[in-house]
Amino acid sequence: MKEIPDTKIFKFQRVILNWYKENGRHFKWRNPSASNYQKIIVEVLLQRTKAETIANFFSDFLKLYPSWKKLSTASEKDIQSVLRPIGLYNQKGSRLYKMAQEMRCKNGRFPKSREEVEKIPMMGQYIANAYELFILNKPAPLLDVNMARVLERYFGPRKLVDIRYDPYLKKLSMDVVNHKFPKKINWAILDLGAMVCKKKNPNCQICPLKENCLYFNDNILE
DNA sequence: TTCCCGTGGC
DNA sequence: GCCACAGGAA
Repeated sequence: MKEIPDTKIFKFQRVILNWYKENGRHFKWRNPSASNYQKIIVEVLLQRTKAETIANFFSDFLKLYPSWKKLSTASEKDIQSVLRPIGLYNQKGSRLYKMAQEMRCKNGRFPKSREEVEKIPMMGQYIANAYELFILNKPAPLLDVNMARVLERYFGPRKLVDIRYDPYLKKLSMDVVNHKFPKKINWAILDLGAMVCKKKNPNCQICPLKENCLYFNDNILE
């Protein structure tokens, strides 16, 4: 596997942060005043669901369930029916229910390490990374289909089918977000992936990264 | 690998 | 109408 030079990573970080400053999206759960509870449960809501869909729904959800304590007193069925408008509601409902029950046992406190978090039911690799990034303030990649697509188009494709187990993507995404402002880098990549570097009809013409992007440069030669 | 699922962009 | 979407478990 060919090693990606640091200079290419640095340039990617510089350009995408600059783009993010002017074009980034604003969501409530990105606000510094959002509670740890909000930062974690929103990741469940967001699974396989467009961020804009959750943006329209988030306030309603918080009114009903503003805290782990409140959520842990709700029944699984109630949570599921509240989640109906966003899709995948049976699954997300039971996930949140199980997480809330677990958090009730822990008196609402998260464990200190990433390994412990990953043992909590319904918290997989992605949420463990989000936990490191948002709660522990450590660099960690929000490696989803969005980020995978952006990184693969720019730096080159992965080997494995499954994003989550691909060692190349795991290392690359970690290297890219390992920066003074890891949260901004993560959000910048997700936003670019949703707004410009879309799966279908990517708008390469307005993309700030096209100059050094493998996908763009391969396509204009044809 | 497959399933979960309603919504919104096209 | 079709397809894609801040994943995780079985």
